[in-house]
Amino acid sequence: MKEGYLNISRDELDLETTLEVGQTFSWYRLSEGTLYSGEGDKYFTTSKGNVLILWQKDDRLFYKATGGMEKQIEERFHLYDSITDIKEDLRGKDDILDRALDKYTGMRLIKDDFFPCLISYLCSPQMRIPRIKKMFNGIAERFGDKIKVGGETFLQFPNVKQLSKASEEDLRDLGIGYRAKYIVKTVEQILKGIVEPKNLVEMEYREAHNEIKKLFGVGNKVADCVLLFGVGKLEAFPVDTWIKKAVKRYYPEKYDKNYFRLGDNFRDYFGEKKVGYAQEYLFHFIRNQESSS
DNA sequence: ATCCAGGATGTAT
DNA sequence: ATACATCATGGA
Repeated sequence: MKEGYLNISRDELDLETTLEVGQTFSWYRLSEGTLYSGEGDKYFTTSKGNVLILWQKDDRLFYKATGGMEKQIEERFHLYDSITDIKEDLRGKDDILDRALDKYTGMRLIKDDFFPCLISYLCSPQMRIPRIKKMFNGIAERFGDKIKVGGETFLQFPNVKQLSKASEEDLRDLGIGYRAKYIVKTVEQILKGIVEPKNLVEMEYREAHNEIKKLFGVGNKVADCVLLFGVGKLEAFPVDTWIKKAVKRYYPEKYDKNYFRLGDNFRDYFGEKKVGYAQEYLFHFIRNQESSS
């Protein structure tokens, strides 16, 4: 495994917050007391059979990687944008977002591999985040590969072809419930080339949104989550139950029953390239506030 | 026991 | 375009 580090301050990246807000299901915390204990929390993800391990110490982001995955660090955390600059632009618009921005530092948008991101959010309707993780991990264990590096074993989420071997019943046995049909049909559609994930990157946000919704089980909210966290469309503004609650309470004048009118209100308000970041800070803020009050 | 969860689909208006 | 019931599963 190749080892090294990047110079980056905590204000620019806080791994723990970024990876544990609930935006990604593709990153795992390495269990303490194993091979890597004693140097703070480490996280890993896998992609195409390769492993990327990250941890922070002072103003350094350390990595261990196979297959050149260290080259993906910038893209996977949008490091070519300054989060402190983005937050500075967002500051001063209203009290609620200011409080959210102040409360969490270094929280960034994640950019995961498209396919695992898509499947994780196909599991998400009417589910709580811990259960989405269980479902996602169940699929990875049952249909994915195990990567062995240095005596440690890492889970690789299955690719499209591997997951196409999963029947609806297989998935229901993993506790996926009625969402099993979403996964089976969506995997079929991708296998047939009905939606080309690669093409989404080049499309404008709204076009990509309509395109990805061709997939069975992908509605407005899931579309926005996958576009934001798995494609990198910063214009996406996923409206879930938490955001809806926050909007009704703190931004009643911006509320709209129509999904896109509501989203457009916030794209206009926060800015097209910053609305995704604002969503993530608001989401974390309202969810944390609700559970601790 | 009853309710509800990072919603989407199918159907009717 | 909008309103409604229905959809599995498990934790509170």
